[in-house]
Amino acid sequence: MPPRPRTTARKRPSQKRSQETVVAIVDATARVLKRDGYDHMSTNKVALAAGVSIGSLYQYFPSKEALVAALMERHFDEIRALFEEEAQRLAGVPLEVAVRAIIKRTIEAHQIDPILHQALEQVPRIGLLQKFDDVQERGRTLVHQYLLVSHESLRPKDLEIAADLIASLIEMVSHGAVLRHPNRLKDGVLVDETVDLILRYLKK
Amino acid sequence: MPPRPRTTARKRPSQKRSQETVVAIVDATARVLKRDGYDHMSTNKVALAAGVSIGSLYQYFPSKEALVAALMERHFDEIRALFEEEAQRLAGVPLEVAVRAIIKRTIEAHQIDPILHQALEQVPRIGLLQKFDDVQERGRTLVHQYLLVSHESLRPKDLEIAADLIASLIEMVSHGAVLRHPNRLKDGVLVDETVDLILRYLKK
Amino acid sequence: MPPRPRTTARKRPSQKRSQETVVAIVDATARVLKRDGYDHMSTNKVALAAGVSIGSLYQYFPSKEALVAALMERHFDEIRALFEEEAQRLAGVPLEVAVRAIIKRTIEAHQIDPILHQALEQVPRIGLLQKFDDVQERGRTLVHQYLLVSHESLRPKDLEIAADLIASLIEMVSHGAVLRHPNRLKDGVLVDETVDLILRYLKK
Amino acid sequence: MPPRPRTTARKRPSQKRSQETVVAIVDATARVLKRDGYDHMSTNKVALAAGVSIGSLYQYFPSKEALVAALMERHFDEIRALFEEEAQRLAGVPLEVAVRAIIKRTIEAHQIDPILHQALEQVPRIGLLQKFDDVQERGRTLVHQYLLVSHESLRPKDLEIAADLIASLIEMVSHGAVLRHPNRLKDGVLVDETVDLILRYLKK
DNA sequence: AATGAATGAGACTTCATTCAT
DNA sequence: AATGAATGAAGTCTCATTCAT
Repeated sequence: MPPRPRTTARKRPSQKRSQETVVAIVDATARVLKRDGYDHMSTNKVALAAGVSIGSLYQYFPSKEALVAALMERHFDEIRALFEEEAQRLAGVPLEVAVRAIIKRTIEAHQIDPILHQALEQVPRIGLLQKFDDVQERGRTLVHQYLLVSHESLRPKDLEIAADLIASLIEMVSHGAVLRHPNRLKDGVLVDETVDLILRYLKK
Repeated sequence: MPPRPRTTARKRPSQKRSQETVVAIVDATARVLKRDGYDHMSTNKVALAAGVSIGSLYQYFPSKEALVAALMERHFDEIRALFEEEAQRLAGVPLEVAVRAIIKRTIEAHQIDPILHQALEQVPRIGLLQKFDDVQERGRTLVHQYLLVSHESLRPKDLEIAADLIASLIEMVSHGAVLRHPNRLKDGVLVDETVDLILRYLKK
Repeated sequence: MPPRPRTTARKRPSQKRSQETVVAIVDATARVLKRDGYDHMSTNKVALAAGVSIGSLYQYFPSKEALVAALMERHFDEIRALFEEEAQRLAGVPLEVAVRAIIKRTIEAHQIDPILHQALEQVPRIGLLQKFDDVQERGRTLVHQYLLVSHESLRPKDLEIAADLIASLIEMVSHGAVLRHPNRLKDGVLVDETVDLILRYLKK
Repeated sequence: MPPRPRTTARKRPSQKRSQETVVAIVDATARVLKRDGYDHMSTNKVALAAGVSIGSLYQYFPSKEALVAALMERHFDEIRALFEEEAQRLAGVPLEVAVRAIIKRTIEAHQIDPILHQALEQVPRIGLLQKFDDVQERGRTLVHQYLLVSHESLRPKDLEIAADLIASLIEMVSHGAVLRHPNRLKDGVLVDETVDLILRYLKK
């Protein structure tokens, strides 16, 4: 079996032109990944889609995996930004408001690029894509921290489990809503129901 | 691009020896898929692992996809069996009992072969593997039907949304428990919490 | 730096057809190597020259190096055979006869395929081609052993150095004669001179 | 196939800085060639090792071959210098002294940079590297000329063959000694033996 | 003069699939 | 039915070389 190829970036592009090239390549990676799926995506197709020679692609990305890793990085950075920003504002906010905010943010995160999100889910979980699970792990942690602050007013005793439950639920609802039932987001019913579900569970 | 290869089985093996060969091949598919992931799995490796020549493999399975399709079929048949059997027994049973039963079954389903389950999740969603989503869809339907029967005693009005919420939640909890926190299944805390969560949501 | 590729054969061909394929590939390797030199030789050119698909080539030879290694093996086996056979006959034979015999054999060895021999000399000395040096080492050993037997009647004291000197000389004379001055082999002058040179040096 | 690239230097660097650059590049060529061998040596690696941009490298050397050609030139110029200088002194000198001097010079030549010497031996013999054979040819000529002067006192009749024999022998002994048996050069035994061998052959 | 980004031919290699035996 | 040799499209990746800045 061949050794796992390098996955980290090969070169810090310093000039402006090359930074544009890198962006073009990552953009193209997203397009091809969404269109063809991970295993029908090839470095040649990506180079072609990026309007760049295959050589240039390999100047910056040493492997197919590296391409997807960079794309994931970028995508999840956007998502993370959404949450970290929100996390600041949540301190001291009443439970219902906080829960509703988190749900909205999660849905927004899924709406950034739902098709891409789905495509990334099917990337083999090796080396690079711990990232996918990392983001969810981070979500669970944030929820856990929030719950810990208010633990006196909450019913569940094991807040780690509770946080897992809630974070997973929100993730799944958002995912399903954006991909399968976008219309359920028109009115606020789905969100209301989810808030309701969570509050009933948490409140004494 | 070559035409999409056939995906359905090539011939119904009639004799006993043939059936053993087929089983050996599907078993080998599972082993290789779990070890290497879909896109590092090759038909030659599978044939080797099955102790069968590549020619014989193609006698029974017309393509790589067909191998995985057969494996999925088999795995999900086991899971489906678990549920359909349970579904019989659930009619007229009190809500709490039913919810608890479904959760247990879902966990059992994930325990059949968690690694395989995870590997199958990452198979590209083309042609063959709608199956994966099919099973979850089927779960949602069963829950929906169950809820419809008792709709008078339930609080949520939109039972389709409620069913989605609940089915998704159970799936996710089971998945996470089996793969990430097997110890949480030792005592019944996680199950209890989940039952609690669902009942608080459903009950008037 | 990438890991050194495999160099040993990939598969023992069992059927007759495949053995022919292997021979055809090694033959083609010789032709291409002689024509283009090691670094302009490519696996594709070899496959083409062998009238075989590139896939078949890789079924039996995992790398360019492996091709050349197999070719060397075959070439040097012929040479070795020549010598080992002669070595038998040399025991107890008078010095002059022995020296003359070894020279003739060495020349014959170079005449098997002088162009190939020269091409092989320029193959990078890594992994596989220790073989080249091995053959010469073996030659030195044979000479050394022969000299040891007659050490009483010989003038030089350090017979290891003497053997080195003689073996190297014979190798170089043969090489130069075959490649640069084939006409010097017509009459026996060159051989006579070389025998003379060696005997004067060895005799008391 | 692309047309054979230029092999001669692209411009005569006139300023001091330029000349330093050229030297740095040739030095780097030597280091990389010794480390990686000709076909794993790349122009980019050389530029990197020289601390120069690839563009600058091509300003002075039009091709990979040109790099190695320049290196060969420099290496063999050193060697040639050694001999031409000695050749002056040899006129009228007694045979034994001359032979011993030539052997010593040859060994010195091999000691300049034995690893480089070996690496250069394996450079493909095309276009540029007749040089390698040229140097040896030059050695044979020098020996031949020397022998012609003293032909009356020498036993062999065909002095061209004799010169070939002797020059080849010296080359091979020196090569082997430096690369395989450096310790044999500590005391003078090997040199003495070689001188002995040659004189016995030449003297009436 | 120098830089280093860009190019693309072509090298190496795999693997799903076919087919002669 | 089985075997496994053979195929070749397609993929990954390198590197000598050019060219815009």
